[in-house]
Amino acid sequence: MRIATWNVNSIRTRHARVVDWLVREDVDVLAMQEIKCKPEQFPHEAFEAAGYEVVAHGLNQWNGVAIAARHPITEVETHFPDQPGFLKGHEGPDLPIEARALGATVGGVRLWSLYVPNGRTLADPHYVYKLDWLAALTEYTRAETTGRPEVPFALMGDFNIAPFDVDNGDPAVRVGVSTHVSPEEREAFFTLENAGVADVVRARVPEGLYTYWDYQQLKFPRNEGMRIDFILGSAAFAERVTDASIHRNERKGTAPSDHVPVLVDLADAEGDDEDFDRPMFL
DNA sequence: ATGCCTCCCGTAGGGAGA
Repeated sequence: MRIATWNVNSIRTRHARVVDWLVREDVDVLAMQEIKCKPEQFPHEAFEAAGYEVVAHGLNQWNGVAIAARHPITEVETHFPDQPGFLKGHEGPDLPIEARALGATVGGVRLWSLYVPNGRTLADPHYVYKLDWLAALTEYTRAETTGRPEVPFALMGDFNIAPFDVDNGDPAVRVGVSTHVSPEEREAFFTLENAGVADVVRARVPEGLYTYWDYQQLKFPRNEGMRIDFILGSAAFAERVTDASIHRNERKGTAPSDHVPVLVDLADAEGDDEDFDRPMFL
């Protein structure tokens, strides 16, 4: 099973390009972020014509997450437990929960499409929201990975954090000045990993290969990008990963997203190997 | 540098992205 994540930056603008990539790369499951539309606005037809079922969660023109799959999508959740809300200019415990998380089970794997809050600036309430959001995700991850460790579990998406210096190639993004690289954000990321998930891509792709390049200032031609999109898998997930790739070419050409897809290959579950479903003597 | 680029809503110009 081939599973990917991609911040598409508007699925209505990008659906042809996304579906082309899914078909070309023979992808079974795609977690999308920043679809920037409501479910009824999602271009379902383009995905269905290519054989994909889609579950989308979007409340307005901001954020929005979705999962497309060539297998049935079940046990859908539109937020994780205690996921914090946010409303600009407001504080308190009862703010609206944004469309930044979508959980689903596909092919026996528990997946989340996640769009971690940006943070905006180090002094912005959005930055506090980002850290709170990651803390709640950490507790949920701990509960899942310890509660049912046998179920392959993966957090996939745009984490808006460059965990290591090598993940930031943009000289305008600097520790002490910018979000995405602060010690607090990096600590939150590592604490999340310590709750029971590991980056299953890093050891399989070259360091310095980014997943995002700003549209401005020729950031892509200059290769001044950041690696901020990740697939974090539980032990049961990680042990089935056989390959991983970052599809840099999807930043090229006409009307690209500012992010590119990240893909992993998952071996079939033991006793569920597709090869063994075939007749042995033909 | 309140800049640059792109997308949203709505039809001008502001919010958001990172």
